[in-house]
Amino acid sequence: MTLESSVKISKALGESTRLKIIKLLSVRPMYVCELESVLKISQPRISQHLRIIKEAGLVKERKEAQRVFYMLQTDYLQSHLKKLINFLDEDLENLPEFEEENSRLQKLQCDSNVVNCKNIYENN
Amino acid sequence: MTLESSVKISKALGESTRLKIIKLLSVRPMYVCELESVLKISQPRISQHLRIIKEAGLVKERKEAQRVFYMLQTDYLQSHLKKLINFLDEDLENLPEFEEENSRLQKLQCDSNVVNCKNIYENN
DNA sequence: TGCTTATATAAGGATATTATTATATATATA
DNA sequence: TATATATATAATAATATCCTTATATAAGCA
Repeated sequence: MTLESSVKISKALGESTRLKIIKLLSVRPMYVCELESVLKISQPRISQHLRIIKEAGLVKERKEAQRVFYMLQTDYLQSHLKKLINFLDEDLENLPEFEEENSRLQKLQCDSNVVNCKNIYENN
Repeated sequence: MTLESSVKISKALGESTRLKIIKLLSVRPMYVCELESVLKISQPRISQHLRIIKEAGLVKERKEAQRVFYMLQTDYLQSHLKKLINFLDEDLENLPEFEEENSRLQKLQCDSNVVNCKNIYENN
């Protein structure tokens, strides 16, 4: 799980229309026009949100004649959420994307008693 | 878990600087100046992101002299993520915020064979 | 073939978000 | 008390997001 992909997925979940689309697709896969009819919002708006959800990897599509069938990748989403829970417990050393932050944090710990933030900052 | 609060938390997670702050605070609570020193980004930028994270309920603060100590509400965040996993499995009927969507979806199911999306839309 | 349906995409404006710079506030300290 | 430190907030500019309207594409259907 990269930071970037995690941000993308959280962004996909962090908008109410998209969260509704995702929940509806968890009930069953749907055509765009079905989402349109259930949500009562415009078709381009749905297509645009679906694109963001798709780019986050949360749905797969299947073209059926002129319709497009959208399927939520439930397992992928749920496993991502579980990874996010573990991410919070993970040692910083085990997260390559935090290499620099970790070394600065280590150094900061060594400067034992944090008396003065100004000094912390200047020394690091 | 309301939709709104869920969106707020996902939004808080859906930005790379904030996700980094949250991860760092999972290691241990920190002062703003420590975050500044570890992340090497400007103080106002950190304070502004902390405000968003705080408004999502993910951190608590404690003022200590002129410094402010930020503590991640790890249990709250993790329990939210677990609720989000369950949310995907939840029956639509049990989600008050999907009352209208659910009734439209029910009606749509009854119109048995989905031959024509145009008709679906006009009938609902 | 012409019309309808289903969806995607582009263009536009409105609003929101992010980052920077500047300033305010509060506390500590010399 | 004057100065330094720690943080928050305001103002601004740059960018991104979201929604609407309009258009393009592609597949049915009369």
